[in-house]
Amino acid sequence: MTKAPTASDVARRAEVSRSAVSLVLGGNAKKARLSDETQERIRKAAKELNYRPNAAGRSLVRGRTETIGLVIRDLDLIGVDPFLLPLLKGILEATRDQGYRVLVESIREGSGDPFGDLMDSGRIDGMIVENPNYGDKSLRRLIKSGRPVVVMGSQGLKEEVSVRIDDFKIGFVATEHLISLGRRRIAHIAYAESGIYAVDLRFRGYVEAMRKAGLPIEPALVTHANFSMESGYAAMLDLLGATPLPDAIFATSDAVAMGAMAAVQDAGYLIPRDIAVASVDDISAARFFRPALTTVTSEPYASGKLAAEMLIELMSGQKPGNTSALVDTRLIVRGSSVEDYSDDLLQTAREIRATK
Amino acid sequence: MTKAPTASDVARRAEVSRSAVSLVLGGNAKKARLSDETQERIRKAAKELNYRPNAAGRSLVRGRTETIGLVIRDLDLIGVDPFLLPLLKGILEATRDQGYRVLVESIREGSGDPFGDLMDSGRIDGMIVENPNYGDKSLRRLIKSGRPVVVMGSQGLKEEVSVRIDDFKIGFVATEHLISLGRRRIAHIAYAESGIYAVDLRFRGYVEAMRKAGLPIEPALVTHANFSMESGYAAMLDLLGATPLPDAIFATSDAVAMGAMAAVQDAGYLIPRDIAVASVDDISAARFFRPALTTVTSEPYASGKLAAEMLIELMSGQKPGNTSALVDTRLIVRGSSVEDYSDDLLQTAREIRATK
DNA sequence: GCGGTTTGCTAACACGAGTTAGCAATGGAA
DNA sequence: TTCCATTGCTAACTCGTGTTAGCAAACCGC
Repeated sequence: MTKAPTASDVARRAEVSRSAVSLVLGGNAKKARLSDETQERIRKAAKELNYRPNAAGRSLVRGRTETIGLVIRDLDLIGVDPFLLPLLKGILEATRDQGYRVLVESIREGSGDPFGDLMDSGRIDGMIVENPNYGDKSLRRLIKSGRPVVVMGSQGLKEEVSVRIDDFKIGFVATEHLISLGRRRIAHIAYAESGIYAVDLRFRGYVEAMRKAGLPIEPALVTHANFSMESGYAAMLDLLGATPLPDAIFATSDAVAMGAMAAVQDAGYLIPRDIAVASVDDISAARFFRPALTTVTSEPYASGKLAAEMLIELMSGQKPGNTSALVDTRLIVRGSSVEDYSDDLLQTAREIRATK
Repeated sequence: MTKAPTASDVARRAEVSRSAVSLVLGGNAKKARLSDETQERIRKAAKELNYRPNAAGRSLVRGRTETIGLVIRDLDLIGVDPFLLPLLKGILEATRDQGYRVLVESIREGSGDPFGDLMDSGRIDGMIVENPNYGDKSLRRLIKSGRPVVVMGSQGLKEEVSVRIDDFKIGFVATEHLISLGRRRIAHIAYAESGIYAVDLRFRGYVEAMRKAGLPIEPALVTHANFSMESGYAAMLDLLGATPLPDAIFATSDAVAMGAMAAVQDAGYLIPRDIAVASVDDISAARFFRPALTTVTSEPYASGKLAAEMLIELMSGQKPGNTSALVDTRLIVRGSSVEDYSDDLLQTAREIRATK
């Protein structure tokens, strides 16, 4: 349990001052006119001692921590929604390439000023906030203060820097797809926690598509779930109690849709013949359910990566070119809505095998 | 973009020394005999300025960062295996309760001493390593140095502190279950990256169960995938080329099994009639696949929580009572192996609805 | 040999906090 | 009055780093 060596230890070993060590290892040896021979001696000593500059010391004097925070609304969301995986991967990849670390935080609700606390704790230089509640006081104050924050989703503030997907379009496209298949009684499973911008927009997209097609919004066909598959199953049980039955479901996430599909099948109905299903995210399991899930990608990997890149730009001082990026979305039609779909799965599998 | 206030700012405002501020806010006012009136003044000033102690300054003098590292072998794993979600949740919950933060890192392979670099960077006080490669030089050195490391899995070192599941038993139990159903030609889909302790043990469990039943291990029935569903699909295509066909599959993770099941179904075979499937993890989707997936839980949530608790104990200086915790596992039989299974899903769903 | 430049290095300060030793003032006892 | 104890507070050190001003020696030109 030896303590980590410091720059002083290196200095002692190389028989120079501690300043010299900082200068050489910081790449400013030339400016300070240190002789090649001395530089070599310092580098050698550092390597022998396995010296690694202490982040706290460095962060103190530099005023930067080289770490960003990823704030996730709810710990329960972390536990269950696979949508977070590619998001996290995108963020980790982009930050790692730039030498940043990622601190994952969940916000405890209703406690003072959690966003400010995290931002000014001196642990991070900036943060990415995943789909926060719309109108969160603590977050809004932070954004207005001009600190480096990238919102995934939106708070509707002119000061904010955000990565959004067109959630209205998502709701509209998914619903319109179901309508185009001749479905009339289209149910919607939204999130129980309202107040999340993305979720509300998807609902509005659904409403607009229905209205455009001249279809009524039936309150009995609009229900709620949280982000878990279990809650999707439960919500579907409610919908299966409606008469007449819905002939299609638009669920607000793949996880919820998977729960709902299981409920439909357990009740003895066929997908898509009796009930067609469409949802949002394209998590990896969506292709492997049978029938495979028709879904609108929310491009979590690309979004995460983009958010991290924008944040890094922001932290470097410059306002990014566009303060609001809109990630493209795309409807992926699969067997849960169209009977005779055929996937590119076989092709993908062949490619995988080829690279083995 | 106002700068965060420091203890000096608070001191100035309260018209006291900076020391007094540290003493009061650090809870040592009594020891230093500061008058109640002064204490009040300091607390008021701190609140008015919205003062938050800087983590770097504090960590420097205290020698602790109040942050732990979670090291995940591979970024690609993060992107796709839902098994990580409950694990992450367990770790976040346990650490948050104790005032710790979590830094998520992936290790870049083959680069010097990545574990040592992270540990001695001054960013973290200890780390949890998720299923590292067996025999990793950098990690083993770190463990032997006695620093606070909890391994999920094992490196087989006497110095290590680990949270393990009985992977041999997992492999054995899953395979034995398939055998008990009368299956004889049981295939195994392992991980392509060998060298991971857990993975190798599962394979040995499989071998032992087969041996005990007097069944041969056929090389053509042992194949590999990585952690993705895609690779499970591809691996299954290989197995479907075997003659005669396997009549059961033991896959090393649910994600891989899901890919494999899709391939089986796409080829026109019925699960479990033609081919039974069992795997490991019990990710949330396992219950919602149809047929639902027979699996041995690896209890990722409990494991993560336990690992975090052990690490915190370790960081506080004391050696934990047991340096090697074994998380219990359990076979969950569902429709992918037994035709007429019935789940408690309906009951669960009713409970969810009841709490709404 | 003197003034000026260049070379090679270090002392000293700063960052923001926690902690200890000890100063000054007051109070009480002898 | 003198001595000691207590009260209320702060100066000064520490942690590990980055950076700047500047010291001493060597070198150059005349």
